Amino acid sequence: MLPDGDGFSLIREFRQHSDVPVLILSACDADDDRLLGLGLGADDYLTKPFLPRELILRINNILKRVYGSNQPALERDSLLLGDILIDFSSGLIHSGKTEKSLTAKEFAILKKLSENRGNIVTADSICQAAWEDGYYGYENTLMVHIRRLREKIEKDPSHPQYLLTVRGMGYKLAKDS
Amino acid sequence: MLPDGDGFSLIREFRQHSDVPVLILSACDADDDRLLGLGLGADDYLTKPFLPRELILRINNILKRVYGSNQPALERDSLLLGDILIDFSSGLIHSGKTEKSLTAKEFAILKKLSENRGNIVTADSICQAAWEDGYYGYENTLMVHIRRLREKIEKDPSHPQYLLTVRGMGYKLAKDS
DNA sequence: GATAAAATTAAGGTAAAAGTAAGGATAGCG
DNA sequence: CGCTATCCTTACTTTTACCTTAATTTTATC
Repeated sequence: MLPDGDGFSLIREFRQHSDVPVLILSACDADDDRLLGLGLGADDYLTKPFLPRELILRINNILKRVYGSNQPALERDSLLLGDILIDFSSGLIHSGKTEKSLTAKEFAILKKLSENRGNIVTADSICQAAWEDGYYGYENTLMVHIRRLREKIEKDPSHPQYLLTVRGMGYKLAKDS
Repeated sequence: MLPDGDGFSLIREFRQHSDVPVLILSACDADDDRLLGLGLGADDYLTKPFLPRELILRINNILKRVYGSNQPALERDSLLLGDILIDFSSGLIHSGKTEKSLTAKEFAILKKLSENRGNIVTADSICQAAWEDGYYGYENTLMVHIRRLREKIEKDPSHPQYLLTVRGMGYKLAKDS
């Protein structure tokens, strides 16, 4: 029903040259048409009326299959502080050309702060996140880890601009400026 | 509506371990069910009644996509570390003129790391990939295999430059430099 | 200026991983 | 059916990187 020919011959010809995925969106849901379309190598066949969301999902599924790499986005799992980038999936801190790595505790603490960036996080709740078991009596240890973190992410660890202390409450990660 | 649970949680769990294609054949064609199924990573969703021929066609299309000929199989299925090349399709390690081979467990472990190159992979998830059955209690064994792998792919196995340990978390394959 | 909170430092302890060797399983072959 | 070689697992000791402790100094707030 296209103005200059029918869709089926279009696909047939197209398929001879290309493997690019094809999804047919048709007004006819006659069984024969559907079978023909799929038989010619279309990846999917949807008939009107259809749910917009279903169309999106079907497209996504086809693309995932064709171009692979259905890896959960790693980009999102990172933290940008000024010109240094912390990548949690690799556990690395990139600043310019140099790379430092995070230890397990540093990782857990920074992750927790990162998840609540801009907000105060009490020492208690940081400990809770970093020490599964009885998270008390680690306040002092936490301080030492904070210091180490600052040495890794701050220009001047003694005058931090990102990992800030909130006296009497805990710490917080400065919101991006 | 399965005797021992619902199909959706089955798929959800299945998708965490496997990329094998899934086609849902359901009695319900409620829109919500269809969307949920596709959203969880099913490749297609057919409702009864359906034409047997359509089922066949849809299966064929999926299979073509997944296992089809448009795979640049070799490129994707190999790993280059410095000047040594690991070819997963043959299970061989080429370095210069010498060739070593990977054992089954070494293969599985290295594959898993290779698929997540640059990212930390927990010991648990490596075990999960290498030992289908109850993947607990293999941490020690895993270490021994890691050692063997290092002897095969590292210049100085005791000071690895590719297969790195992330203390307290797992291992990772260094990104190419 | 007093006081409590946090920073700083260095040393030591400790659990995680490395390393090694020997025993068991398994598959291939005669 | 047994033999052999290869691979996997277990068990144990050693090493090391990270974490913790503890004691002193600095800083912020009242």
